[in-house]
Amino acid sequence: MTVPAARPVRTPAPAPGHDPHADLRDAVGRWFGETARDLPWRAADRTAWGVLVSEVMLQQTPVVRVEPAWRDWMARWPEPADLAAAATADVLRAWGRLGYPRRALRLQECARAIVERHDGEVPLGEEALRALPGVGEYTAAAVTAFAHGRRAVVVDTNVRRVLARAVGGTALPAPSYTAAERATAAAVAPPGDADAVLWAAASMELGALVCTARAPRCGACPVRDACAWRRAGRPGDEHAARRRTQAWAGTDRQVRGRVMAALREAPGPVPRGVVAEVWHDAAQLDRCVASLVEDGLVEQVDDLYRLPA
DNA sequence: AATCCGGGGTA
DNA sequence: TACCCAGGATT
Repeated sequence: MTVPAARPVRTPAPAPGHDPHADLRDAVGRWFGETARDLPWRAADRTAWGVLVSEVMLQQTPVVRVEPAWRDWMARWPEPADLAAAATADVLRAWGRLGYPRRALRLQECARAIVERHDGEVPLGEEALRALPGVGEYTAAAVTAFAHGRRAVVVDTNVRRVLARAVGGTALPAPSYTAAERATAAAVAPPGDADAVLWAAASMELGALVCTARAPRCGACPVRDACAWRRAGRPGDEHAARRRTQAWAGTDRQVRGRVMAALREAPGPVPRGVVAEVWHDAAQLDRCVASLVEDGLVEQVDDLYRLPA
């Protein structure tokens, strides 16, 4: 574990005009130093590529499901050039059931872009990172902080929730990421590289382990006495009426998932008749297979379907 | 800003 | 059942 150690407690009294978020950061940083999970992409021997792979896998997939897949993946393709040279079918099978398999496709495209544009090394700087396939605002900031050790404002769903509660006093952040949230996050992030990296990791960890969405463990929170939401009596979610959970049963996403599962598990090309067995609605199935072909996740050769070579 | 895109664990 | 998860791309 080589996450930066917590800063020493601030001994001098805060001067007038001091950073109003310093106490929050210090408390969360100390807590992180004591309770951080020992995740492999945080290990001393981690690589920038390993960090990038972990961040892509963690896009909408929980840590407990990513960890074993990440270990297998990194053992098989330890460097970008290795993944760039792999067969896409093998990449999609290794991705397994992590979900959103387009991420696996983009991760391989990302590896190829790193080889072609950056000599096989994960580039420095959020602008260069964001130009890579599958890398957005969050992932570029996370790689900058956790792989390169440079200051970045890292805001994921955990950090949004921590800031909404501790600073904003609301139960949950707004459904979509707002400019006001981005400004708050930038103001809370400390100026120095090491401090910013620690705050990024610690605030994410607090949201994942204590300041959780469903049943926050306020009794175990290092900032419970300063939390604006708790001080306000933990009011309910003001955006509850606008939140809608995505349907699953019967959606194209479910059908696509079934088709991909069938192709992953098959050793070779699958006849149309076998694909037809995964879903009862032929029209919907055809539409979904066509969209998978369009996405580059499936290839069709005559009456056979297979994962891309 | 709204939608689409997987899958599984949990209350 | 509903909700949630280290989001990104497209419209």
